Amino acid sequence: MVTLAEVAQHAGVSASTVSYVLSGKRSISAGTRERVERSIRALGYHPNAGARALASNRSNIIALMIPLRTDMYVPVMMEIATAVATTARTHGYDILLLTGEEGPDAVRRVTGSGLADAMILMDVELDDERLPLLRATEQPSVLIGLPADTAGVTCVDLDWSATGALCVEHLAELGHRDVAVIGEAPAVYERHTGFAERTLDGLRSRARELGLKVLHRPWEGGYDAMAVTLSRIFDERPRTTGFVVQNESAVEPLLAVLRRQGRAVPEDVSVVAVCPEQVAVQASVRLTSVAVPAQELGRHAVELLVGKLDGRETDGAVLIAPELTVRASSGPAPTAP
Amino acid sequence: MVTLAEVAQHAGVSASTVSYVLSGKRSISAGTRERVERSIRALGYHPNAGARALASNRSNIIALMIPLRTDMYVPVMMEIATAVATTARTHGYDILLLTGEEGPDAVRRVTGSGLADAMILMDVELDDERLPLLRATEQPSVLIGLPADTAGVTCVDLDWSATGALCVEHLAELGHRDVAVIGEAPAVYERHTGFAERTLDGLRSRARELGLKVLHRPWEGGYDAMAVTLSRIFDERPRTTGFVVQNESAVEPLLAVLRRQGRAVPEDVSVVAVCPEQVAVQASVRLTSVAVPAQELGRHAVELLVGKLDGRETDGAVLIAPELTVRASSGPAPTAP
DNA sequence: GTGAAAGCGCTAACAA
DNA sequence: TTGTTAGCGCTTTCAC
Repeated sequence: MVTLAEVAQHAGVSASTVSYVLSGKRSISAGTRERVERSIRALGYHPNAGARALASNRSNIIALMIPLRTDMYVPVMMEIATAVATTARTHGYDILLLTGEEGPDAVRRVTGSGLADAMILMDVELDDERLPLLRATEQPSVLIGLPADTAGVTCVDLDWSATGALCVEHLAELGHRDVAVIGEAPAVYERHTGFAERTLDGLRSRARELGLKVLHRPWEGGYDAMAVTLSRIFDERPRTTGFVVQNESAVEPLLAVLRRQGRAVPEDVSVVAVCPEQVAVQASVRLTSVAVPAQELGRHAVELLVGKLDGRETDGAVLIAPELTVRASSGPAPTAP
Repeated sequence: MVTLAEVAQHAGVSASTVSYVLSGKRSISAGTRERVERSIRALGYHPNAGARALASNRSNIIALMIPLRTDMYVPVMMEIATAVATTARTHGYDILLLTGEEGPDAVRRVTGSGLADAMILMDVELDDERLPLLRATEQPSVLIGLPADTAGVTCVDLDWSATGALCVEHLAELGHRDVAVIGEAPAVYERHTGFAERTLDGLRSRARELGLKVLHRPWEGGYDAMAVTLSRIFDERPRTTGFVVQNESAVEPLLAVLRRQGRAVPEDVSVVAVCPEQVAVQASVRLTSVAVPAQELGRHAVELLVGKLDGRETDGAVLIAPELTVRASSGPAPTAP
């Protein structure tokens, strides 16, 4: 293993000079820098991470806590994770992967051991048990997701409330008056992850302003359940012509059942989805949708974190504005026969 | 920050004693151990990762390289990654997440800096450019996936060839004689990731033994493309009654088009899928399938790696035997009318 | 069974 | 612009 001392010797300079060439923390004459860099390449030198961490009190590692639960939104989580990893690399950081499993203990372990300089937490719950720890530690952190109380923490999230509003606005502009929302499984609402409620709230209040009627139904899974759900919706509100779906796995069942019932999309009913871009594009009808900006969330989280690590203060919540892409699943409301 | 020295002072012992209590590398009297452990808890001590890495030349970190490409098999990758992370934790290791992006450079960086003690590589190509580096370094590594040349490397993978064979055997037992394979996109075959070809090879040679006829068609995506593909298949082999699908995203299009054509599953045609369990269960028809044993692959990889780190020699390839689960999509071949 | 002390490879004062 | 040097917190020999 090549050490800094060996590089110094090879280049005929002192160890600190090599260190400063590497860090750029003081000016080095062109000649010296040149020689040192040559030696570094010649010997194939890589600074030892442990020694560096010990001496500088910085590991250049960011911990990323992702939920263990792999049953929901997996591709989105993955996209966020890779965006986090690549963005982190551009700032010289590596990513330590923590699964939710360890829970608050992982936070303690990482902050206590100096394994990572900072952390990013995904899958934040409204009343997340990791928050007190984060508030208590020096360690900078950024949440992807919005807890109920954002005091003393930095968050990034899609503006779910605006997302709900945007969906209903789109339907309103097309002349739809009766809207049904196919939501997540009841468990999601109970778990208080927040995003589902927020979407619904934003949607409902905008609908009220626009004079639309809204019916919300969670959905548990299964084609049969979807058939039942739809029947109930049309029984209760026969003039329903607009659907908002916030549940990736509900997309195909919904389209299939509508088709089976002889309701054409978008001629008879319009569907707006809140789902990953890929799902919207690959569905049997290309869906008008609001996508979760996974890349942007990941990138943003890292940049806020790097800002904090560099001493910039950035508490508070950053909400990303939703964007609705019109595709083939929404159109003008049918004129009453 | 609490240091080992502070713990030693608090407990009235020397630093080395505390260290040995922690590592268990020499016997400690019950009383001393007790006092030290009490002090550790009282002060909330966590060993400093950097110092430990520097002194012991071990970071207790395993690097995991996952593909950046998030367009395929994402949930499976994620499941492997979390299995790797949780298994690693049980052995005292953390996971450093590397995206494929950096390619071979990442390997150099990690091995050179001592950031990680070992690495796990996913998405291995037949002629992977990272292999020469792995063979050249001391650093233990395990591949998830099988390259063309497995000399000097350790691999874990599903036995894809046996998987293909298993699918066709199942159909043969049910009396099907003409089988069509809906495969991955052509790009997948061109990229030489191996698994697709291997599945096909296994399937074909078993089919030959059993006297079945096989038609293979890659599939690019889209419902229309599927309709075209199926028409061609039935034109060429009107008596096709068995389908093997190796492409998660082809599952619903296939089922939808079959339905539209009035072919009932499993009465008229049987479908066997090679796909994640979740897809098989949630499809509009519960699919008879062979699942990628993601958990097992991840767990296995870590255990092989830990074995190597502990000095056990374990080169070569470990192939996991496929398991076929019979569900609602396969049944006896229809008797000719 | 326990302690003293010498590094591990690097960073960052301090000095020139 | 460069060198000297004192640690960073831990592990591990060597000594008792």
